Amino acid sequence: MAYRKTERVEARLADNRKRILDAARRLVSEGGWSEAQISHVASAAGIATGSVYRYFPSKADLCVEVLSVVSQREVDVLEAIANNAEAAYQTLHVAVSAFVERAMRNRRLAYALIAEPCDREIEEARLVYRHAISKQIMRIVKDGQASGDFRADLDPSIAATVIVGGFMESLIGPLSPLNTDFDRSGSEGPEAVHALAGQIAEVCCAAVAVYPDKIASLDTHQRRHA
Amino acid sequence: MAYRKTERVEARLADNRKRILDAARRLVSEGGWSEAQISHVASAAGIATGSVYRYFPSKADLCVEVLSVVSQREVDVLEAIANNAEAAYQTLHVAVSAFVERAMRNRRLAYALIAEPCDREIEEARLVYRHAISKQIMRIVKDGQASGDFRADLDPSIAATVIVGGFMESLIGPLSPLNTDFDRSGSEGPEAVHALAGQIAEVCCAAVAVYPDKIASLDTHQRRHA
DNA sequence: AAAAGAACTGAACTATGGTTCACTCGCTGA
DNA sequence: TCAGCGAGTGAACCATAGTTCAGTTCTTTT
Repeated sequence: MAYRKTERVEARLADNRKRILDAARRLVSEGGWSEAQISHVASAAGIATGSVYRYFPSKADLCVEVLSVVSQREVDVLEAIANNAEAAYQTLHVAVSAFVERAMRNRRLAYALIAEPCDREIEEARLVYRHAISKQIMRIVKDGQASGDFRADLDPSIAATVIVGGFMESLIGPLSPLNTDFDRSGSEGPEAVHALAGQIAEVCCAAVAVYPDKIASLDTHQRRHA
Repeated sequence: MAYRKTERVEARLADNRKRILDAARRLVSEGGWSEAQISHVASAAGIATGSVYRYFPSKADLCVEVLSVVSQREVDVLEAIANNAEAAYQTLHVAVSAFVERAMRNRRLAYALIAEPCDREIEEARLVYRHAISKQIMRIVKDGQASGDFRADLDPSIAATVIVGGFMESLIGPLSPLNTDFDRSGSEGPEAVHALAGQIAEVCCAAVAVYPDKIASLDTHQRRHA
């Protein structure tokens, strides 16, 4: 008598939800938030506009979930790096350069998640993940302070915030669709990206390192050639 | 025969324009960009909605001008600090802490200009001024590198970007109307703001300084008490 | 004072895009 | 097979806010 969802239907519903999320993410990573209109997302997912609302209560919820999924992966990556704590300097260097290189691999998406104008609810979610990222960086900073690799006199929370802001800002230029400087310079290759990431990481590390000389112990490949 | 604007009228028109700009700035500094609706601005300026379009071709132009006026003043302040170059470390410290303290004096406005969601045209203007700020910081960094106060092996452009991003990010938390952490902590007084500015500046300086010890030469008041 | 030109007015227009809902379709269970 | 229920549909609805413009008021000039 009672209608009971069969496994098959359950699977189809789950698949629909996933298709909506994937479509939204794809659209955002192609053209930013403005492409993530419900009607676009729906047709990209192969369903009708109204059906989206069977899976997500509002556009904001959908967008926030897109952001969350992608951002959480980055937080996880940083957490893994922070856990695998060897020398703090190297750990911080790897964390920053990994983040930069990963962002550069999907620039449009990274730009949307990091810097693109968006509405309040997305902005709030963005802040949450920025904070989570900052927390991982702070862990590395604290470890380094404990081991004596990093200056103990700096407030680790502020240091972490400055570092996060620093590499985020450094990304905005290269990521921004508005900015043509980076594209013009032809520094598109993975080689150039790697070099850029290394330089950014170096400055970030310097902000907390006890002695700049520490740098000498880094793989030369990761360093800016003088 | 031909109609000729008398001085009196000319003055009134100029005054109207100024009143519109002032009203817009006041509204933005009270409630952010969303308050800067043409109808609001018009009534705040004591004129009709349509009249605004006698002075500004579009809302975007008006908003960009509001942003420009305020941002340019900050750039000018930084330029003056950068010009008055004594020891690079102190110069950079003063530049960063001055920026932070000035922003904290009008938080809502600073938040709108620095971080609040806004439309493309405002965002573009924002990038222009961020770049101008970065340029001034870069001058200080280069001077410091030349004098040997700052590490010569860092790319000054990247270092400046990281520094600017660093203190901007550090501001977002305290400035954000979304964030209640800062308000809760009761750290509202000028004393607390000064301390915060000093800490942020210290981390930024550390990013480029040759030796952290340099800090010892700073006025103790500007430093975080251990 | 009166014609002419400019400024002012604000209600109406418009564009955008999220959200709804009356309806149809397709599963489920008997 | 068929009654009943949830899923799917997409055109219509609505809310917001920027922009326009025909009519009105104020200034200038003769």
